[in-house]
Amino acid sequence: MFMAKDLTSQDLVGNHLLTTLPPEEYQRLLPHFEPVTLALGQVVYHTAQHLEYLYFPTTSMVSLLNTMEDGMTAEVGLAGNDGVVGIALFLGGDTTPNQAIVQIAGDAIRLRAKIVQEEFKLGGPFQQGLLRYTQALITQISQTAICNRLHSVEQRFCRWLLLSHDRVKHDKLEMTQELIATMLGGRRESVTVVAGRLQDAGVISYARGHIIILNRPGLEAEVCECYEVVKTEYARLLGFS
Amino acid sequence: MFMAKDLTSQDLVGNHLLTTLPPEEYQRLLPHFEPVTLALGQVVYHTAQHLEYLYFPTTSMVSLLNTMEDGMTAEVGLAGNDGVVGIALFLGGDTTPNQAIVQIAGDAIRLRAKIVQEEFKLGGPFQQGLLRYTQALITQISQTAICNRLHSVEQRFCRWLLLSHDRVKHDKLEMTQELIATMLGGRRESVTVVAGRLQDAGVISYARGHIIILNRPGLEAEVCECYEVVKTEYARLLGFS
DNA sequence: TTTTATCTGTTGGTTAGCGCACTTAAAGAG
DNA sequence: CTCTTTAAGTGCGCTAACCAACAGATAAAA
Repeated sequence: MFMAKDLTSQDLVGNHLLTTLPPEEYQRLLPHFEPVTLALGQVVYHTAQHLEYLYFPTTSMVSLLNTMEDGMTAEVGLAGNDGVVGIALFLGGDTTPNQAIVQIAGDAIRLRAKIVQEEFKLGGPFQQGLLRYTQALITQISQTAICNRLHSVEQRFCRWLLLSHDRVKHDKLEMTQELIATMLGGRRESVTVVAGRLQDAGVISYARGHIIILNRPGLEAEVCECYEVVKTEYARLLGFS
Repeated sequence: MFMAKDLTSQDLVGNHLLTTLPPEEYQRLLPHFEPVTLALGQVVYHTAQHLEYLYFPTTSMVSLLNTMEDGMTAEVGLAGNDGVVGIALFLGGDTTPNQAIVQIAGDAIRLRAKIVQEEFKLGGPFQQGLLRYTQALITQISQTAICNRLHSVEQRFCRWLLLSHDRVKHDKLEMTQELIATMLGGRRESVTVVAGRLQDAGVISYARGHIIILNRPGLEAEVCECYEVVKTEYARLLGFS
């Protein structure tokens, strides 16, 4: 399920929470880093599944998804190289009612639950980093809550595109409209409509699951303030943009 | 602004996070408990305000509210005697982009930031309790996000009533429709309509800011699954319902 | 009691997004 | 090079919720 990889220096510089660790903590954890490749659509953890690893995405991006009884879904948060997946591990809950699925295929580094919990208990920079990230994530989820209530599909789609674009280096996103709809908690047809509008405006282009961002300022002009609020708070809490 | 009170034994049994502390930690913190009374509508902390205290509501209830540039608001979470207000204090962020306002007047116990941080650093049951609560709150906010996206005003109103009812002992809520609308992130007129329907059905009665819950099972029949999901997770994480 | 402020009810017009059914078109498999 | 699968486009009726503008009605203040 998880493809093992050799550990190269490139892997290690990918995740901000790891790279901002002081040398001492970094060296202590280094032997426990397990580089893995995450495939598109892969479920990092299921609803109520006991967590075995904490994941630090480097080039991958992972969505936190809530699912209702009737199968309706919506994304509540999203983690890339700015964060981690599996915070329930150190918060003490061990499982969560949501699930995490890979949105953009790529690499990640993972740490065994036991290692995470031991290092966390020391109360040092590792703990501080994870807790500050937790607060950043809470901000993101909160803003998603209010955005879901107050803003249009188009605005939310733009926000989602910008969030994704921030977490990859290039302008191409592999993502079908169907999948975007499950993220936004809406219908595929609604996504078709707004994606068409953005394409007509020359902001993006897309075809059969391949989206290209042509004009990022155009997206920023359309998006609601929610994007900026979260971005600012991430920068404040985690010290990078 | 905050009315000081004498510390009675009754105050101390109010908040679950405090009462479930082992005797040792409880005794250590006891001298630092500051009972306060929170008035309806009082702002416990403003957007981006440096937090000085962590609040443990006993008979009061506090809403976490996000506000947009245009003044639109929506509640993302809610804390009563099952939780605390001001988690940014121990997560390390010190401030948050949202604000906390008193929804139901009542009492709380507060602890100075410094005391909280010192005890938190010890890594004992106090830290564990707060972190588990943090995860519970994340679940609540996440569920609010998806609920805002997928469910009707009526369902969200029922959920809000049940959440509030769970946190007070009686069946009366002091709450105007205007205020409820700001919580739900909708219009006052929409609240009027659904409140009218529930009153006609004999589930609640209300008049000028005084709501009485007449038939709780009736509410539970109308509410979406979000209510139960969060309640179950609170019970699992915090050990009470 | 009269006045004023607050809370609630109602109407009619408007729109975003849903649900469903169907078509078109490109990619991949054999 | 066909067949099948998957992705995307379209049209239409429908409903929840929006917006705006009032009209009671009750409570509090003068």
